[in-house]
Amino acid sequence: MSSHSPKRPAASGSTGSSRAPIARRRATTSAVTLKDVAERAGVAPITVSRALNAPGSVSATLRASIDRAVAELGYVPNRFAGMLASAESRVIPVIVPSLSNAVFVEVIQGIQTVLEDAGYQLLLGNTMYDLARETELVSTLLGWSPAGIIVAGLRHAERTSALLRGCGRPLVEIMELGARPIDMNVGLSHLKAGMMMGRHLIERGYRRIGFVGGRLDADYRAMQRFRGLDRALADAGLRRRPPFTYDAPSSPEMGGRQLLLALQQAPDLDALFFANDDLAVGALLRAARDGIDVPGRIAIAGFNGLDIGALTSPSLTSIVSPRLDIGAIAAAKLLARITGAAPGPARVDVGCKLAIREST
Amino acid sequence: MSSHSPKRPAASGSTGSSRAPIARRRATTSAVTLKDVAERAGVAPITVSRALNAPGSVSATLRASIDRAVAELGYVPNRFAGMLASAESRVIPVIVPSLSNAVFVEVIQGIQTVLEDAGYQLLLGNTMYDLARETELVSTLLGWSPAGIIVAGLRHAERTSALLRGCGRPLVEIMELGARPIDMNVGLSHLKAGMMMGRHLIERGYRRIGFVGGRLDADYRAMQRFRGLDRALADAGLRRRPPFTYDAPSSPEMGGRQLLLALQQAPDLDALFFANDDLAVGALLRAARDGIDVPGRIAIAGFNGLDIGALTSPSLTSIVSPRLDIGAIAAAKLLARITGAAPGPARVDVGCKLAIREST
DNA sequence: CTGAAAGCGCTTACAG
DNA sequence: CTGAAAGCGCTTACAG
Repeated sequence: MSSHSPKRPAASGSTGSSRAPIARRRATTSAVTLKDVAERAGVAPITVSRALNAPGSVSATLRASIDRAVAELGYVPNRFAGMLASAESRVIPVIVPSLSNAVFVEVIQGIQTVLEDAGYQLLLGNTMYDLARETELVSTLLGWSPAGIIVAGLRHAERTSALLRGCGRPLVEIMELGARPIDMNVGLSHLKAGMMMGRHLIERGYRRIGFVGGRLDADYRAMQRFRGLDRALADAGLRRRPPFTYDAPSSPEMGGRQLLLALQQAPDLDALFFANDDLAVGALLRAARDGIDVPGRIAIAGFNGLDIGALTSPSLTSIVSPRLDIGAIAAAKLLARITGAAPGPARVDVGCKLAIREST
Repeated sequence: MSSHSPKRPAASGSTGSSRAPIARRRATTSAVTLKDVAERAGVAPITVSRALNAPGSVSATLRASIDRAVAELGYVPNRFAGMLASAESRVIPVIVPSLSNAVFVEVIQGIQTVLEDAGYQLLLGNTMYDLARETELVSTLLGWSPAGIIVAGLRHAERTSALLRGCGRPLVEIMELGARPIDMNVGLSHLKAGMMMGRHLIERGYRRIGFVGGRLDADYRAMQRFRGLDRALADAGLRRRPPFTYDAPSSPEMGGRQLLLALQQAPDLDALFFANDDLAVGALLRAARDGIDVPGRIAIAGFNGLDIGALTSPSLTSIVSPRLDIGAIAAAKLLARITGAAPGPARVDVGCKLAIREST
C-alpha cells in the first residue's frame, strides 16, 4: 500500500516538493491502487478488477473480502487507466451553441439523467454559436475517445463534419430534423413549427404578420421558423416581409426593444412572431408597461413554451418543444448503440405543439 | 501507422465484429497514435511528445516535419494515456445542486470560460439538492484524478467532507461564505444579503414582513437569507414569523401560488421577501393578473437580480449576486493553485448589492 | 536537442 | 473461478 498521503498544496502537478523522503521515480495519480486492494485482500489484481466490474464472475467469499478491502482503503478506481486499457471511455461530449438559452440547459438535463444512470460522464462543450469554435471543441473532445457524441444542429463547418464522420463513433445530432444526418438525429422540424404558428395567426384573423429574431445567420433554426411563417403567408396569399433582425443575443430586454422598433418601422403590423419565448415575454412585459394592447393592437407569439409564458398578462401563445425528451431520447439511442442494443430508427421527430393562449 | 479505419457501428465497445482481418489482441482506442506520427516524421515518439507539449524544446526543423505528420494523419492525442502517464488530469469537476436555477448555469459559464482558455475540461455534477447524491458524485469524480474541484456550498455529508479533505486536491467551495472552508472559498454572505433586504423593507416603512421559500432544509442558503431578514426584524423590534415554506422546486408558478397562500394565511402582511427571483417574478405576475396592488397592498422582493426582474410591472426589487464572477474567480484561484502561481487569499467575498425598484 | 527504457494503473486474452 | 503476462498510448527520468 502506498503510504502517500499528500498535503493539499503538494498534490497537484509534479512540483518539486520540499522534502521528498525517497527518490520518487514518477508522480502517482491516486493514493490507493488496485494493487493495494489486491494485497490487502490477498488476491491477484485481476481478481479485484473482476470483483468490481463483473461481481458475478468471482466467488462470494473473495468478493466479500475484496469489498472489505476496498472500503477500508477507500479505493477509487482510476478512470484513465481503466479507459486506456479497455479502450472504452464512458465519456460522452455534448456540444451546444449556448447555455444562456434555457432550452439547451433542459436538453442537457435530459441527457444527463439518462447518462448518469448508465455510468457515463457528460463532457460539456459550448460553441457560443461559433462554427470555428465548434471545430476546435470537436477536435479536442475526440481526444477523450468518447463512447459517443451528441451535438446540437445539423450544420457544421466542413472540417467539423469530416471529423465527426471519420471518427467512427455513434453520433446524435439534436434539436432540428434533417434529411441527411451524419448518423442519428433527434429533433423537430423548425420549418413546420414556423408554419404552424403562421397558420394559427392567419386563422385568428391577423393579416400583417412580422417576424423578429437576432443573428439569424448563426441561429439558423430560428431562420427556419421564419421560413415556415413565410411559407404560411405565401400559401395564404398574404404579404411577406423580411424578418426584423439585429445583432445581439436573445433576452427579454431585447424583445421589448424590438417590439417598439418593429411597430415604429412598420405601424401596419397586427402580429409579431418572435424567434423565441425570451424575446416574446420581454415584448409582452414591455407592452404591458407602455400600455400597448396585446393582442388588440398587436398579437405576440413565441417559440419554446417556457413556463413563464403561461403566467404573463396576457399569457403567451407559443410552440412547445419537448426539450427534456430530446435530450433523453438522444442519450438513450446513443447508449443503445454503444451497448449493442437495438437503437431503433435513426431519425426521431419529437414534434411540437401549439399552445394557444391570450396573446394572440 | 495503424490502418484501422473503423466503420461507425463497430467502433465502440469490443463487440466481436463480422470479419476481423487479423487476430487483434486488444481493442485500440484511437486510430492514429503518437507512434504513427513518429514513424511518419522519422523521429522517436518522445520527440513528437515534446514537439506537442513543449515546442521550444525541439528544433524548428523537426518541429515542422512533426507538425506536418500530425496534420496529415489527423492525429489527436489520447487524453487518457497522457493523463495516466503524467498524473496530471486537466479535469475539474464542478458540483452544483441544480441546473433548473439559472444562477448555477451562470456560475458554470463563468467557470467554463476560464477553464477552457487554460485547456482544462469541466466535468459537470448535479446533486439535485441531495447530499447522498453529492457523496456519490464526489467519489465517482475523484476517480478522474481531478486537477482541482469546485463544489457549491459549505455543508456536505460527513463522508463527502472526508473525501474532499482527504483527496489532497485544490478545492473551492462556492456560493456562500463560511468561517472554516475545507480549502478555498468564494461567495457571499447570505445572512448579510437577507439583513440587507430586511433593512431596506423596514426603511421603506413595511412592518409586517414575511419570507417565502421552498425546501429550506436543503436550500440552506435561502434559509440563511431568511435568518438575515429575521435578524433585521429583531434589531428593529418588529414581529418575526416563521417562513412560509413548502416542498417543491422554485418556479414562477409556485411563486404566484405562494403569494396567494401567504396572503390568505396572514392577511396582515405588508411585504414578502421571496427566496429567489424565480418565485418573486411569479408572484409579481400573479399579482398583476389578480389585481393585487404591488407595492400598495403588498411589497414584493427577491434575490439574485435576474434580468427579467427589471422588466416586470412593477419592476422587482432584488439583491444582485455576481454569478459570473463567482465562477470566474473560483476557476482562476483553482488554476493558480494548480499551476503553482499565487492564488491570493483563501477566502473571497464577492459581495452583493441591493437593486431597489418599483415593487417595494 | 534527441532517444531507449521503464512505468502510469488498469484490462484483455490466454491458461489453468 | 483464479492468475501470470502483456499491453493500452502516453510521459518521466535518465543518458547522451
